[in-house]
Amino acid sequence: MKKRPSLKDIAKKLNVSVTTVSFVLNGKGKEKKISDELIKKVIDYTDSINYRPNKVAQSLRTGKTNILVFMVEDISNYFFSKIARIMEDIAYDKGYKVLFCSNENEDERSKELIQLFSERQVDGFIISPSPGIQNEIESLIENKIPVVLFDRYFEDLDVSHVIIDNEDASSKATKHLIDNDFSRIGFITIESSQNQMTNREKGYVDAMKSAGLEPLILKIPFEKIHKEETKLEIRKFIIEGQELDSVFFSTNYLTRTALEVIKETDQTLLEKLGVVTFDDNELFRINTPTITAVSQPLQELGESLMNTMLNLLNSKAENLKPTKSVLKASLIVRNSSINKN
Amino acid sequence: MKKRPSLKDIAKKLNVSVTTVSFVLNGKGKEKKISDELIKKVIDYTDSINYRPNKVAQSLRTGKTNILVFMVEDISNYFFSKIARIMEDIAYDKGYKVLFCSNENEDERSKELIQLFSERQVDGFIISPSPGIQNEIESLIENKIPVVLFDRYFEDLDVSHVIIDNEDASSKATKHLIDNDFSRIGFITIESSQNQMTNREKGYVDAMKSAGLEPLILKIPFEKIHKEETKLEIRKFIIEGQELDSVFFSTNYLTRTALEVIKETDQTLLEKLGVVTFDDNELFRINTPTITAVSQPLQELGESLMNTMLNLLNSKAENLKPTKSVLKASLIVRNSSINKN
DNA sequence: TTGATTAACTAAATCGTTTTAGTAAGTTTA
DNA sequence: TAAACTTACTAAAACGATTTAGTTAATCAA
Repeated sequence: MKKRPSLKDIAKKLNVSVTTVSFVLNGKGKEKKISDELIKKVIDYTDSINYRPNKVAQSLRTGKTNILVFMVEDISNYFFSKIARIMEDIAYDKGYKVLFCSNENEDERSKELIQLFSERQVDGFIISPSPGIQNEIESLIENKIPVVLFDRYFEDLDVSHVIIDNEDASSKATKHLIDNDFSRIGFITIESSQNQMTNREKGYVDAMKSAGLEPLILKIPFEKIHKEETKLEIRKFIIEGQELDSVFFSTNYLTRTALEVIKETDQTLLEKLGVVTFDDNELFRINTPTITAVSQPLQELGESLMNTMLNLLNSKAENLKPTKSVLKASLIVRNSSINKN
Repeated sequence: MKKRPSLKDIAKKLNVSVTTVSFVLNGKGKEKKISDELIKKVIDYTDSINYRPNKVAQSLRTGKTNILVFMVEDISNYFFSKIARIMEDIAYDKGYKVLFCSNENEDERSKELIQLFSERQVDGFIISPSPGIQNEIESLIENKIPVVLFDRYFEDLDVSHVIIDNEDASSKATKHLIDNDFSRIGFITIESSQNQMTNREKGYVDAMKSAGLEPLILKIPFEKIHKEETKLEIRKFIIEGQELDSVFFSTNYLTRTALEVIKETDQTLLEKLGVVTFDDNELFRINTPTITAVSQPLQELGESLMNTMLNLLNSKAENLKPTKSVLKASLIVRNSSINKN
């Protein structure tokens, strides 16, 4: 195992100084008045041995790693992983690498991850924050580390963010059900004070009230999502309790659980019950019935996130104002929200 | 913006040498005969300012980054992203971070990524290799960088890998259809010489032949997967051409496309057609009909991958033999493979 | 009492870059 | 023809850690 050649090795081999080699390799040959023949000599040699600088050393010296962190609730979630892919491509073109990680929406884990990546001197953070990490975000900002929040944000923190208009999306989805002559429209959501969720609830409640309808809400505590009792609760809410004619789900994984419950309980119910869910999934257009979904603009979200981040990175001007983008989601109407009664 | 304190800053503050601080922080205080009071003094102070060592500097000095790379075809694919999450957790406990990236099954991109991460001195690679990167893998091994291949491997390369028994899984799936009195069983796969795919085909063909049935195969070129003409081809194959009574899909995304085609063409066909697919998906048990799938043991795969990697990392012994794990997949039987005729 | 040990520290090299501040020649300029 | 520039390079500091090889003072053995 021959160790990888360093600048020093190259300099020695060519009988020039390390400085010269470094200048040439960084394209500063002309500017630093290195003669054309020497430039050629260096480049020819480094090409021939396929020299690659050690990024760790570069990072230590320059303080830049060209690494960005994308921290979300769960990277195996379709919504997040799709956006991750989109951002990865854009970042890649600009010479940045994006690292993905999952915080499970837990503060403890978020803090550990921020700590861990700060130690590694990453250049910027794109974060779907868990509820209680305002201090950590603030501290990053204080240290002039670029941060862009995503999907949700802190209302009393002046930080760049990219989100969708959840209230509007939710309102449209609810109105769509109302327009289709549903009236006992339930809303199943997770218990959360994070604004992406509270805004979705608000959109629903307001739409119901302004149509003179009674809001019917079931809130599942986050930590019980995958518990068996959640299924029972959902069943009770939809089937036994309120005589719902339709349900609007605030998030994808609740939809999955609920559809399963409904299927297990009463195969035919699905044909009658109106269903709209937040967040689209590739399999929703294959399902029977195909499922109406609020679709977030993944491409635009990814692009907006990365552009915001790149702007922050390129503006050494400390005084750059935070950019706040609010995109619109669209409703993809499929069969599940058509009233068959 | 006060810069983060370095060992030097701490040493100066405490009027001791950098060496002493470093020893204490690395838990070598006792061993290096640092007095208990000094140890306490250092620890108290570093705790009070919440000192965190600069990992970049540590990495440069030690040559270790504690970073592993998990490179797959597409990280937004359920199969890969689930395994990523499982590995992330295990790695995390051992002090490693896992970086995820997608190579799109393209050699060019794989090479770039390997290059890029090698420059960054990552400690190890877990790779679902694209077809033509044997040389790059070999070169990593030569440089004593731990590599574990995953999902597929190179038969003439003696490298650790973790895979499932694709032939066996495929054979069982085919036999299951045969046992359910299907006989015109089609196999839709992608055109590929990679062994995860050829083995799936082999399992199917052998099972068909030994049942005295004629193999009926449709191969889609990888680059055409998302093209419209692929839908046409699938439609022709299933519906117009061979009078199939069932189909076995070698991969999840083909299933999605096909189910869509079938749905568009003839709603009722789905009720009659037998369907089995490779790779499970959470929504398959919600679909109507629920879909029978070959389920790879995600948890075990993730664990096995990470354990193999950790073994390689911990054995400085150059002579460690590559570990080759072959896990069994299971068939999850649901409604789509029950013969209703 | 003196040479060897041990305890308790530290100076300086090192990892592989980048970059500042040179220097030694050659070329202009007045 | 000496002062002032240019050209074409290079020495060495710096980034922030780890680690080897010391040093000094105290303790011990004989």
